Amino acid sequence: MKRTKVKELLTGFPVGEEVLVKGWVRTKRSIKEIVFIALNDGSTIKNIQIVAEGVKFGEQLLKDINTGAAIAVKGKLAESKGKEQPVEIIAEEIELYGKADPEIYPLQKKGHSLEFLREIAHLRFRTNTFGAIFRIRHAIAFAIHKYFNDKGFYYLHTPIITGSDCEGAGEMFRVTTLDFDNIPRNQEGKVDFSKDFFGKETNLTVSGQLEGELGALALGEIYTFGPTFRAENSNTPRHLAEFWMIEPEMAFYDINDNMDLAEDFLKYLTRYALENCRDDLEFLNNMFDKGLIERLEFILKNPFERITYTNAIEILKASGRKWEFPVEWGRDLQAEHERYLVEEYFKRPVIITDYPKEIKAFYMKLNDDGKTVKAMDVLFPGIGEVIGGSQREEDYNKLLNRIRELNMNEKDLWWYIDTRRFGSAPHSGFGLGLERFLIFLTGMTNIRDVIPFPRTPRNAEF
RNA sequence: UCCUCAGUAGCUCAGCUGGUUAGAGCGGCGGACUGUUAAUCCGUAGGUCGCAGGUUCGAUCCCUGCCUGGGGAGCCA
Repeated sequence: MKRTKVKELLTGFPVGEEVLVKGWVRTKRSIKEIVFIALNDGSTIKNIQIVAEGVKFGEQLLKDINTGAAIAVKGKLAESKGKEQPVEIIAEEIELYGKADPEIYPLQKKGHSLEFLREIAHLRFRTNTFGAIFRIRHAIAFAIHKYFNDKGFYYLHTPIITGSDCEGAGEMFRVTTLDFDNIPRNQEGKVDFSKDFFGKETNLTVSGQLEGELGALALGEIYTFGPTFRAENSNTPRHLAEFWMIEPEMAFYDINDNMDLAEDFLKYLTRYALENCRDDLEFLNNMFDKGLIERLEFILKNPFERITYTNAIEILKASGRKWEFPVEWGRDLQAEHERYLVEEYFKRPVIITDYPKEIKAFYMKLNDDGKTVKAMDVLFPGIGEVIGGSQREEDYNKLLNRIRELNMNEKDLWWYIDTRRFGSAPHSGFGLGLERFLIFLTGMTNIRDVIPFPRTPRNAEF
């Protein structure tokens, strides 16, 4: 007999039919000779209620069906006599796949702290909260591909192992097969990477952007979507050593086209979640963050505020606030400044553009003023920078000048610079941190709770 | 990496201004209950008070170091 998923049973499945369900027990309650089991199979946050009359089953079997146990139930779908659910299954056969000894199984019927669940990350999938979060994460990953595919963008697989560490996005993780007990050295006594697997120093990527640009300058519009790695010793609720990033790169887009795409993209994903993850969002809204759904809907209805960096500095100076970090043209905006702009002054997402070139990356296009670059940061309430992007410098000489000004190793970047020698064209792109965005979408406050297996300093347990 | 708070039962926490037998709720276990909904009611077991030193007649409590976790900052996405 074919298994039916709980989600299907709860959405208009014909009552009276014989069905087979398989899943994990969430709770069991018994009244004299009747046992009620709430069964979840991951297909939805909702459980199906199993009604088992004691006389039909062995006492030991019913005793072994505890929170966490995996079972299969064959029975008839019936209208429920209880008030909390429309239908239930009157059990005729129950098969126990795997017991979960209640004396030691760590998950209880009652709620647990997110901190505790992080310590048992191998089991937290079985909770309502993490079921909801990872269903939403899946839906968003799918929506990202759908959005770009529908717009004619190509999914470009940029390398995980990279030979350049010039991007400057952060400390990198080294990739090597050298024997640590017998490291080859050259005449100067330095490590001889020519003996390493790739014949040169290699690292895990911090961004697929530079490679993405190569694709965009031929395929037109591409996006990357994959893991990226930062070896920064960042211990905050917003940083991971391994996180997933989406980086679209578009030929013939200027900074305004870039902003339009970023805003449309974020709204599309938000709308997709509201339309496709309603049950899960409502659960998170009720349990963690009563304003969650309202906030998501607010994002959809209102345009993002767009201001220049120079304008932002003026607003911050005029605020009359005392800042821990000084507000001064040329200095980067600090968390307190961004929060003021987003959460107090505009009370909506803000895109800040045209930053001083000194505080932005080498590849950003220089403005005519010679002082600022066509950069854009999208700031969201609660999480700060969710997107960073720019129009790229397509002028060969200007790009080379900037690389030399910054004393970067132009040899390592020869292939990137080369694209500005042949058929260079205006182009733009941005990077979205998936987990940062999921913090916003789910109302979670710690990034470790929106990725199945968080990688942070001194923690790679699961 | 810096600042700050915390670590007591399986979980969430209270308590001890240094003193003999360490508390609650939930969860677990046993029982009651003919439709429960985080069921309810009665009973019951369960603790090297994060780890290592130090001070002291005596430390879970005070001091030092370390570990782990939370929050904030920096770096960033």
